[in-house]
Amino acid sequence: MLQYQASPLDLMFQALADPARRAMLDRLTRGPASVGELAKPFAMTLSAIMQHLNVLTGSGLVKTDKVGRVRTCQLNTVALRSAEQWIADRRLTWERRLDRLGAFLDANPEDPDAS
Amino acid sequence: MLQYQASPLDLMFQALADPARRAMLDRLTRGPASVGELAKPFAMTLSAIMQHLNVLTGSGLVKTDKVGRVRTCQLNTVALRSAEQWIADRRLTWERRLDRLGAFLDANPEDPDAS
DNA sequence: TTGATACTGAAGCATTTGCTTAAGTATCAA
DNA sequence: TTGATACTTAAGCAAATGCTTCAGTATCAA
Repeated sequence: MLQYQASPLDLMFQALADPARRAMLDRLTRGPASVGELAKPFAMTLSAIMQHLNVLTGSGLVKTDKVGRVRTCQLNTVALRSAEQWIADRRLTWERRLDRLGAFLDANPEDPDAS
Repeated sequence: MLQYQASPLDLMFQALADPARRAMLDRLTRGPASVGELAKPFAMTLSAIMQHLNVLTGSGLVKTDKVGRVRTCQLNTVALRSAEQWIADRRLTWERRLDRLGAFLDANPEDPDAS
């Protein structure tokens, strides 16, 4: 992906590719959290968590809102759904193809190959 | 993700994070393809395609089978489904939480905050 | 106003990633 | 057996990634 303007889908899947970031998302399914709370389970500096958080917000998977000195983070279902949808679309297209192929083979048992 | 044995989910989302690899998956939803066929739409060397393909097979998203000198590639729905499921689980947990919160706020209109 | 809290930003650095080129190796067809 | 085809591998390199440390900047509480 050399010197290329990353698409929303790139950013989302890239965000999902890291176990620490997935763990952060996991935590956020149980409700909103501050940056500090989000950082607590990790053996990483707050700075590192901040960078992960920036990847998550940059991808749209997480929305944050700062009031006073604490920034509260929340999951964004809209973005989550679009990543999910991309996979589902491909999987379904392929599964339907396999179904059609199966049906065809059932109907034409003599045929060696149908593709 | 410094020096850490990548989990299947890491490998899958990492595989999905690259636009070239997603395009290859896209192609494969329309049916199996050889390495050469898979490479054709890209302005990349076959070598580069090979490396992308290795990421895809390494993640389980694609299965290949070589007969003679041509390797045929196919989508693997099982792996695709598990990536999809991870996202869906998180999204649903969070959406259900929001629903419960909404219901609670509807039932207790005076309460300033329920978390 | 002083100190603690909660985050933020910039450098720096090792590792990983996404390519390339330049070699192969194995079929297959004539 | 000879050449073309279809992939495969290794080495190298620039850019991106995932951290760290260190030095901030805002609140907030007393």
